[in-house]
Amino acid sequence: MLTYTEENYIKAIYHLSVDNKAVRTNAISEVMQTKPASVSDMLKKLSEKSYIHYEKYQGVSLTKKGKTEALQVVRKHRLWEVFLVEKLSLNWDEVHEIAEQLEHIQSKLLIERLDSFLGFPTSDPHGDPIPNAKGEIPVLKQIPLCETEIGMLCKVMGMKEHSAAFLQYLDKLGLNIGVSITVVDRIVFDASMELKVNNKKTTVISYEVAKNILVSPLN
Amino acid sequence: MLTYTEENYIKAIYHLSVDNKAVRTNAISEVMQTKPASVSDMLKKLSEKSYIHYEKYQGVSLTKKGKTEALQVVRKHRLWEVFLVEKLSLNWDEVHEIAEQLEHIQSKLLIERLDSFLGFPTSDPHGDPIPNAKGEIPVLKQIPLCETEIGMLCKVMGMKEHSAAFLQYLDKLGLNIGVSITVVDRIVFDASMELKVNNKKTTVISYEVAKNILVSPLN
DNA sequence: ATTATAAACAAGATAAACCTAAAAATATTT
DNA sequence: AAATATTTTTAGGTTTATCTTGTTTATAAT
Repeated sequence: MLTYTEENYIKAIYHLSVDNKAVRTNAISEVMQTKPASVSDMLKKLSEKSYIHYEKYQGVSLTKKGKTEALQVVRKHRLWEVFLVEKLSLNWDEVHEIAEQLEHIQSKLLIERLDSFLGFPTSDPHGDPIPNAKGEIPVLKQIPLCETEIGMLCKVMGMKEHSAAFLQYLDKLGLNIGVSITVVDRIVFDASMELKVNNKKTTVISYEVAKNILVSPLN
Repeated sequence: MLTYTEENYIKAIYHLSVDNKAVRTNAISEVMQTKPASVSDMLKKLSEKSYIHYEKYQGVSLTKKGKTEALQVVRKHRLWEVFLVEKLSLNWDEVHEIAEQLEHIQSKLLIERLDSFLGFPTSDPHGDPIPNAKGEIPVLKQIPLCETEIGMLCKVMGMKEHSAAFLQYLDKLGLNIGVSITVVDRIVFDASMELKVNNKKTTVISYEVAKNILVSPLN
């Protein structure tokens, strides 16, 4: 069984493994806010427990076992974020820290039930995909709102920008996650967009804003 | 700030402080599954941080500060238990271990919102009172079902007995927490009781069973 | 007063996660 | 290719938290 910190290392390695390239020690040390020497220590430990492939000086990658672990932590993190935002009405910028703690709670049953309680969500409040119980990552057909066509009906899945100012602005417009949007018009002059939110309120947003809203086309 | 283990010690001391009597080192060591010498160590530490009153060889009691901490942990534990049972449909015998982990999550905001999400419950699935945010313990007017009068309307608050067999039996009868009960009749012969559950199904239960169901009279 | 029990102390073990400083391997520049 | 720079590892600690055994001291019971 992994310790709290080991889980965080594995998670960090997972997030740093973008394009199959081995993850460097320094990169990990930066994310984990420790010295590279400490990372080396931990890598040796994780390698002995066979969570990672480790060749000295060559960086590391997750083993199958390690990836499974990482995906479970990510899954838990994102499910809890959904819970915090959708059920407890916390703001997106408040949930990360709490989810960092909750992701380490050990109970398979708990997570199964939480998943079901939340309606088996496929993405978290930031628009990131939630791995399923088997560790499979759903392919989300999300696009930035600015890339939609006129007349399109879609659902808000998440945001690219997470600053408080941006989120508060969206809140004022009623552009929250799960809300449905119809693209009414596009103003050619400045590429701003006219939207119908939840089939009711009509709003205009700038191209810059539309670029940062992730939507999923409905049918 | 308290560590995970310190919180557990404080909680243990709280639970052992039944009648204002000082809690003895050996009692704590038994609950915490450690040697008395380890307890002495911890007591010294907790005393220095002024969470407990500690006179050598005289046992300990919580200071105001310590009691506040303990009550917060208890509050969190019980709120999470309500969540697990009522929202995630876990069984009572499955929730304790999970709540033992969840009670250590640090976030005031989270607990406030959880409390509100659950409708500010005053007791947990076992019938134990939930301290409020200020650490005040609500006085529950709970009585065993066997002490009710004919015609009384009441609500199931918790159980005294927590064995799987008992809980499964109650489940079959629909006698779950939150359910309303009308006392239809009492059979004098064996003191068994006839009940109407949720104003629908009528059931008969033995005196022994009624003794282990805690109810709160409605008006 | 003697004995038994309980608790405390002393000294140290263990484990997890760090650190600094120096050495070694790899990468980059000339 | 050699020299230099960068990255990573190793070696040898430190810190913190918690627990242990063995011994001594205090309190309680006979």
